[in-house]
Amino acid sequence: MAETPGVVRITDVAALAGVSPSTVSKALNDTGSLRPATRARVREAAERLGFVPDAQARSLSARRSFTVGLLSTDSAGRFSLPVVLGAENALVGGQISALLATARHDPVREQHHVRSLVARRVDGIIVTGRTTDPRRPIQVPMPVVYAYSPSQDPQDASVVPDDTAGMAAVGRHLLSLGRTRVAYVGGRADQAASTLRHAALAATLAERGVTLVGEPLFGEWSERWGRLAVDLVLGDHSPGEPLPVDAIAFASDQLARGGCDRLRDRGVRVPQDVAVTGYDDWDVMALASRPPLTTVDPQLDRLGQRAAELLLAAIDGRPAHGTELSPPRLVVRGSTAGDT
Amino acid sequence: MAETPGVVRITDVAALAGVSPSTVSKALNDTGSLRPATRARVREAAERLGFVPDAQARSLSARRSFTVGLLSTDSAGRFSLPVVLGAENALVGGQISALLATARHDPVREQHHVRSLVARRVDGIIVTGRTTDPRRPIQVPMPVVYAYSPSQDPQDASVVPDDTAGMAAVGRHLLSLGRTRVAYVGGRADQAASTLRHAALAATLAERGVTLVGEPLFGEWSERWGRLAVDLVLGDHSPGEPLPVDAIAFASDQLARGGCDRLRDRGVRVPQDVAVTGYDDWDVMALASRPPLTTVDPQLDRLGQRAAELLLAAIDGRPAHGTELSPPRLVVRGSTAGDT
DNA sequence: GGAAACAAGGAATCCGTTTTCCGTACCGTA
DNA sequence: TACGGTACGGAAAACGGATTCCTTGTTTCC
Repeated sequence: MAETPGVVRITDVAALAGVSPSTVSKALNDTGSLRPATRARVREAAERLGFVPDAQARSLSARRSFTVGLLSTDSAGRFSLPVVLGAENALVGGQISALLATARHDPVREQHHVRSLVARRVDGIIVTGRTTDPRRPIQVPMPVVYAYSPSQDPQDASVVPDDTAGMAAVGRHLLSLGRTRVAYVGGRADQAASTLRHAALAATLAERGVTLVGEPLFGEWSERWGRLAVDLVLGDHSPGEPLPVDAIAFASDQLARGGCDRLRDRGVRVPQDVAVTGYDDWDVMALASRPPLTTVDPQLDRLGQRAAELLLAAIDGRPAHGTELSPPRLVVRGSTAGDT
Repeated sequence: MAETPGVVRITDVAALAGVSPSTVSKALNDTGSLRPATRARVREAAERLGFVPDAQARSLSARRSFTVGLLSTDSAGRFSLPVVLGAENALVGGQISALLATARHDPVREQHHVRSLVARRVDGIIVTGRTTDPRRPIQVPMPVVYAYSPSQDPQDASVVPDDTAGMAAVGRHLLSLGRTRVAYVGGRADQAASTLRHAALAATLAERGVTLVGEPLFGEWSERWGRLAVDLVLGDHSPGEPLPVDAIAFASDQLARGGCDRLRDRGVRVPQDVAVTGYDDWDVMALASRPPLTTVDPQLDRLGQRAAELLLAAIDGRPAHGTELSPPRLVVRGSTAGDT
């Protein structure tokens, strides 16, 4: 109904309610001592005018900007985007606005953004990146929380996805299906996401005395490599012969989708002959794959939310230290379950 | 080298340079009349201390916040994200910061965000959405530019992708390859992206006296529907028989990828037997498809950039009116070209 | 009837940059 | 040497609206 006119100031509300500006402030902030009737009258006047206190003026008094920076090293890509959104979502609840700053892997741009955020006197900064590999910390005079990409300084507050738990869940799931001849296909060999997931899978299987089939295969994060890796795993296997594996765990949904495609090309049934798992729960891959992928949802929005919580606590004088693990969630679908 | 210390104020720079704060201001802003030597001395002092003028104080004087809001109706998804990033990128050049506000299709959240942006006295707002269908305008006392989703009010400034030009390019491309029996597969029938692209393709072919094969097929924006649509186009065709079409234009890369998969399943060669085109140039679809897709890149980052330019001009007192079309770009790949 | 609690207003406060004046020093000319 | 003009730099006032003391009425309870 009432639309936001030009600009409504506290004096306008005061005039309408027939009180002074200071009374309006007390009424709207639940401070001071006022008659309930007055409070209500002011509230109604503010509502009617669509009054929203000027953030600049407020931060003048509060000595805070009620703003945090979201610094994305990445161009807010597939991984940092959910984190950023989760964080923004959590901040809105705390009446805090989010300044977006994307650096696109350029240190100069990043430095520029950092300066800009400092100039804006943000109350804190959330730093996100493209990979789970540790990154160089930033130097600023306000609290910082690192999300997804942890800081190299273990004293800094970081939140990272618990890949170990995620891949362990995959391992247990495969064992529960009776699969014991499992191969692992990773992405780039120099990235934590590849190596950590491999280690977690190997360790989980080892608890039941099961060892991975062959060496872990590392390559790149593409469907293409997923297809190639399947060829490497199957070797010169031809239809009818016994298969060297009964499950393949891929380190990403993209790899797994490529893998499924190749398995189907070669006449291997998924999941009857070989169970397949992915990682990331990236819908356009996991759901479009034939069959749909059993995978791990790293719940990056929750991770971003958690980072925001830690940042708000730090701004509030209760800083956290060290790296926190954000829990993933196993999602079972047709590539292991049999039913669609 | 020099790291940002606690907080550097203009007085600190003044003290180090041995001048007054006002002189520092003049030196750094190239105003007033100062000896070049003084200017240089101040500049060096500011550099050494890593001085960045407090944005709040600056906006106090300038009566501007040097901030714009990026309001995304969508949760900054696949389409609005590139727009947002393009806009943010362009704003950085203009020394302007971007406040991120995502509404996730919730009118209440959107209203909340709009109020918050008004309270922050942003200099302007860029509104983006999930589809190219017109949306209800927002009521705020500052300039607004609509990007991707235009405003329902034709007087508002909007920038939308030129789907007509994009699909026309596809049509000309197919004709240039000698394909004349073309079918069209769209997404949801109630969305402009489906209908507009169909109309553009039909019109372009009609210029050369070519009509589309069969009725346009509408369904949903999924690979699954792409596969189904191919079955509908081919009917009960079996290998060896003449094909009813020599090209299929899909309204998205996702549809086209599903289509390619089904064509291959059914033994139809792409592009020799049937040429396939997509739309969006979404790398994970267009490049992962076998063969890679000829498609249209709507250049959404440029669209966002353009929206930012229009907004900056409007803030500067030169408002634009009406809907501007942002040009797409045809990307030719293996699904029509023959070579990979 | 007096003291304490309560209500509401007036005016100072918050902040650091920008900008408007104004004073000084220096130069060239008379 | 005196004077006017100009170049340079400084002092102090804006800039802006919400918040918060502190003060002054006003009620209420004993």
